[in-house]
This record gives sequence, C-alpha cells and structure tokens, in this order.
Amino acid sequence: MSKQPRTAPGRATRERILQAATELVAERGVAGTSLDDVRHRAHASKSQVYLYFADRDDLMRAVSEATCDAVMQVQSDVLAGFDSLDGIERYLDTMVSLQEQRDARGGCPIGSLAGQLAEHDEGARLALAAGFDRWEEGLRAGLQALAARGELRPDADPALLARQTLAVLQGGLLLTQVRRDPAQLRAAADGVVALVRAQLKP
Amino acid sequence: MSKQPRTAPGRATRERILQAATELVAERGVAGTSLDDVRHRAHASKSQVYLYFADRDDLMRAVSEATCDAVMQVQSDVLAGFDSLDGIERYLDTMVSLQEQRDARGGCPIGSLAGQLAEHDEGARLALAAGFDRWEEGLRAGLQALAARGELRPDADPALLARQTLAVLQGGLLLTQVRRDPAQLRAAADGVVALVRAQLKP
DNA sequence: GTCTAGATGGACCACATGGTCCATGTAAAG
DNA sequence: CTTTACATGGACCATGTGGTCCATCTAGAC
Repeated sequence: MSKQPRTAPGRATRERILQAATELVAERGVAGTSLDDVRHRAHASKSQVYLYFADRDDLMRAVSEATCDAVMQVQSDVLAGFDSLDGIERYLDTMVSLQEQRDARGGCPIGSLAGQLAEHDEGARLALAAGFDRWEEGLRAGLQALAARGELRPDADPALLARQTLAVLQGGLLLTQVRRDPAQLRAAADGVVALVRAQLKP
Repeated sequence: MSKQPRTAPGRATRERILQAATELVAERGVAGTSLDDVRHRAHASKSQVYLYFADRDDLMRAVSEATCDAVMQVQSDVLAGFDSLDGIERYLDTMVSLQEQRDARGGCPIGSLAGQLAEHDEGARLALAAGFDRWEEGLRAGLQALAARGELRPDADPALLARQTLAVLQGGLLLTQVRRDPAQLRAAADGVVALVRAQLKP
C-alpha cells in the first residue's frame, strides 16, 4: 500500500511524483517508463519515490487510479448529457474529435493500461475495472433516464445497452489506435447510435 | 528485418525460437518476456536468436505476425460460417466459450499485443493492423454474402457492419479480461446480433 | 525553543538484460 | 572429398534498473 504523506511538502512531493508517472506512462507506456524517468520529471529523489510507494507495482497501481480519475474527469460534462439522442450524439462526437486531436495515438488510457497491466498485477486490474465500472455507470444512468422518460421500448435493457456501448467504444478506440485512424471510432460511434435507435419506442 | 535460415536445421531453430517467443508473450506479456526466457524454452543459444532476428523489437514484430496467424487460424472454420444468422450466433458462441475455457484471461491476443506494442514499434503496429484487416475482411465477406442473398435491407452497409462487429468484439474481449468475466463478451455478442438484426430486411 | 517524526539527497548495490564476438562444428553445393 | 557459407555454443561486456541505506535537514507539535 502507498503510504500517505503527513506534511504539506510531503503531499506536494507525492502529488508531483504521481503526476509525472501518470504523464510518462500515458506517453511511453508502462514498460517504457523507468523510475529514473519519473524521478527526473518530478524533480524528486529516489528515497522520495520509495517513501510514498512501496515499489514499482504500487506506483503503477496508483497511476491506474489516477488515469481512471482523469478519464472520467475529462468526459464528465458530456457524459452527463448521455440521456437523449442529441446528447448521445454530442458525446460521441466529442470522443471522436478527442481522438483526432491526439492524432489517433494512445487509444483509451484506461483500455491501454488494461492491456499492459491486467495480467501482471491484480491490484492494477481491479483499479482499472473500477474505472470501467464508473464509466459504464455513467452511460447506464443516461440510458435509464431515457427509459424513464418513456422513450425506449418497454423490453429495452438500459444496463445491457450501456455495457454494449462501452464495449463498442473501447473496440473503436483500439482500432483507432492500431490503424492510426479516427474514422474507426467514428464507425464504432455510429454503431452505438444504431444500437440505441434499435431500442427506441416504435 | 529477420534473416531467413538457409538450411533445414536452421529453419527448425528459427521456428522453435519464434514458437517459444509467441507462447511466452501470450503467457506473460511483452515486458514480462526476456530473451533469456525465450532462449531457454526454445533450447537455443543467444547467437541463434541474433542470427535470425535483428534485435528484440524485430523478434516482437515476428511474434505479432505469428499471433495474428494463430488467431485467424483458430477461428477460420467458424468465421467461414459468418454468413447467416445461425452461423453468426455459432461464431459468437464459439468466441464466448473460448474465453470461458481460458478463465477470461489474456483477452484477445491481437488486441492485447496492440496495447503493448502499438505506441512503441511502428512495424509491430502495422503487423497487428494487418491482422485486424484480415479479421474484418472475414466478417465483411460473411455479411456481404448475407446481403447478396437479399437478406439485408438495401441500404445496409456490410463493410461498416463488419467494422462495428470487430469493434464490439474487441471491446467485449477487453472488458472480459479486465473484469475476469466471460459474460462481458456475451453481452457484446448480443450487441453484434442486435446490430445485424437491425439491418435485416423488414 | 526544543524535540521528534517525517522528508530529502544521493551514494551504493545486485543483477537482469540486450547485445557483441569468436572459435568450433556441420550442412550441402561443386 | 573438399570447400564454403551457414549454424551453434557460450563467454563476455556495458548498461539500465529496481531497490536499499544512511546521513542530513526541516516541518510542525508541544
């Protein structure tokens, strides 16, 4: 477990280290990020890193949590509007343009970390799973609101739809990354719309 | 570039090394696999590895290709039947039970490698993209056959549908891996069926 | 102001790992 | 059979990396 700092400068140091590690992992991946890299970017010494994190794996676990927080943070506004056809399309458009901005690099930060850590560290896997849970929950809330307003067929299953939506998005993000082409996510986004449309009240 | 062996024992050696590397990467991931591990499992010496592969990255590129081949191989039969509603459901069932057999570990070998290599090695990224191309092409062929038999609405787009199908599958596989729960892929598979059903002739 | 627990700097270590090299053995072409 | 290019074994090297340790400094409680 990570130890928590007890003084103000300690908190700042821990924050700097975690921030630096999270950035570096996003840029170069887990394997491409050494503790010395982190140390350097965070302007911290080795003993500081090992004061707040038990070892490398522990740091990567914290990075996983921080990454999930960041991803949920960045989409919180748009995700809140995932409760109408317009809002859904706005949400999807935002995701696509985000990938365009990034030149289709990196894929989904959570999904990408999952591929790197899920089989190696159980703690990290759980942290990432929790991130996906929050994401899926946001989608489900929106779809359930849609259902509550009576816009979905009575036999529609918002929870299932939310899960499928998350899957299409993750797949689209992965294809975008591998093919370096944001149009892949666009196609996936259209799939989400089709999926939802199929559940609209006739 | 990998050098090709010119004698029979040379070919066997190269094959053993590539086989061992592919297995190890599937089991422990790219970062968790050292050349010594590979050397050991393949019963080969260091000079043999460096005779047939330029360096570690080159070996990983070859592993990417071999993995794509293996994935396409294992699903070739079922994928060939992806041209009818029954065949599609059989295909999806097979994928799900494959994940059950593996205890929901590892996710999709191609997708998993993508997360580990796409940002680090352009050659590997291209190899994996080619793997996805073949996969998508198989799906498209099936859906196009469905369309050719007039079972899809005239405005349906088999190519788009194939791409969306691949995305849902990859996303479902990723969620399965992170949540250690094959039901995630099941939900995604249901999404595929819904997507296709929505394009059936009314 | 004093005192203690926490924070910091950085030397130091063990070791795994990627990669090179050369001496020797062997396949197969002529 | 001879010859040559290929195959093999493994010693060897340089380096990056995770991790430990201790001496010093300082924040903040009393």
